[in-house]
Amino acid sequence: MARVSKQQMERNREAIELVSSQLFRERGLNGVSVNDLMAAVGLTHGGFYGHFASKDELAAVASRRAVEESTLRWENTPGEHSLQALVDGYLDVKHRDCPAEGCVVAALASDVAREGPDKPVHQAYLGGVRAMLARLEALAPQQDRQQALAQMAMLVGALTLARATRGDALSEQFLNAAHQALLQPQAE
Amino acid sequence: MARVSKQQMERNREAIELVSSQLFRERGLNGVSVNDLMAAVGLTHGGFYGHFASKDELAAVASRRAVEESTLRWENTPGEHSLQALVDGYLDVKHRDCPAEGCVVAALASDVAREGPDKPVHQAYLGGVRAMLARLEALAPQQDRQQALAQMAMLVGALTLARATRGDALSEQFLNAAHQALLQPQAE
DNA sequence: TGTACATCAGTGAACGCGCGTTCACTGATGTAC
DNA sequence: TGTACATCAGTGAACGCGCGTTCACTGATGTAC
Repeated sequence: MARVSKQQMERNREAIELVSSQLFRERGLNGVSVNDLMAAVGLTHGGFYGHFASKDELAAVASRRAVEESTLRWENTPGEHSLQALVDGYLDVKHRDCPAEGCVVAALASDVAREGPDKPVHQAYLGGVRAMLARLEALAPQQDRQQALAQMAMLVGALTLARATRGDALSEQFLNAAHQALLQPQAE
Repeated sequence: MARVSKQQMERNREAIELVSSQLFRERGLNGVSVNDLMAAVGLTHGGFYGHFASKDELAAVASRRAVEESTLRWENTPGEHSLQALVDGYLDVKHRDCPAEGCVVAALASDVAREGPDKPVHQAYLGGVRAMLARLEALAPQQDRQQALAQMAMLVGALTLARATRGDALSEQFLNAAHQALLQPQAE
């Protein structure tokens, strides 16, 4: 195999972005090599640099893509625009077990915190945080930003802790307790 | 330099554990090499395996140590056993900026989630989660476990998000919003 | 429409580098007399 | 207490390996006539 058509090249680039956006969420930015990514798409590593300037650039592109996908999915399900639906989906065992298709904000938080502030992934990540926050804010009574920030912290924290304690009873307990606290804040 | 006294050897081992417990929290389990650790202590990498069977084993020992330190610090400040004091310290800018001396549960959550379930660091991490949860539970009215789980999720989530968004105004906003939500849950 | 040729997407060997781990060696420590 | 010697903590070269990135090459694509 050597040169491919422009259409095929575009399809290859799409595939690299798609698989990266999933593998980065699943294994972290440093848990996937360029070789892994290209192999997952059925190509060899050398061709990578015909598509992207560096792995860092791809990390930013793939993160932006994950945010866009999430936004599209949200906008395409207007019937489920309620705090209940959002929290149900976010704190579900399925979401805990499938980070590859899940929230990029939760998946990459530590990686982004440890990367240098100059790395291109930072801007993409911030965009994801703002998008998630905007959804919560729109759903809050009087669009209470303070409440949205706190709700987001609890969502991300519960998911992160549930993933880190998977296999122990605590894992589901974090999901359930946060679920209850978010949906019945005034319960006695 | 070659053989050292038994006392010195014990001091060296202590130093490796101490510096590891800090560097692992700061840079993650895969962000620090055996060479980094030994150099930080003033030794060369080869001697490492006279103290520990593997880097994985050290990760577990260092995590356990971080939990123990935190427990000792907590028990030595009985005057500050209030939810207010705990939350004040946890959601402080200082804690956000110094993960090396901070909460190991927040620092290593992603690393532990991505490591295989057989890795020895898992048990140590679970111990940290249980210790932090126990503190919150003891402080909650009627020792409400559900509330402690939800509070812990919000603490860890806010700190994680604040670290990932450092440099942006959102960072302090996460800390402040979670702080307020945890200490004034019934506020209008 | 058919042919000749320039372009360039993808290949795979190679680069320098750092990783976790091993091991022959050194020389101060600790011990037996 | 002093001497002779065995022990063994730490050294540093070396192991195989995988990383991100580069580059000469290939041969199908795309184009000019």
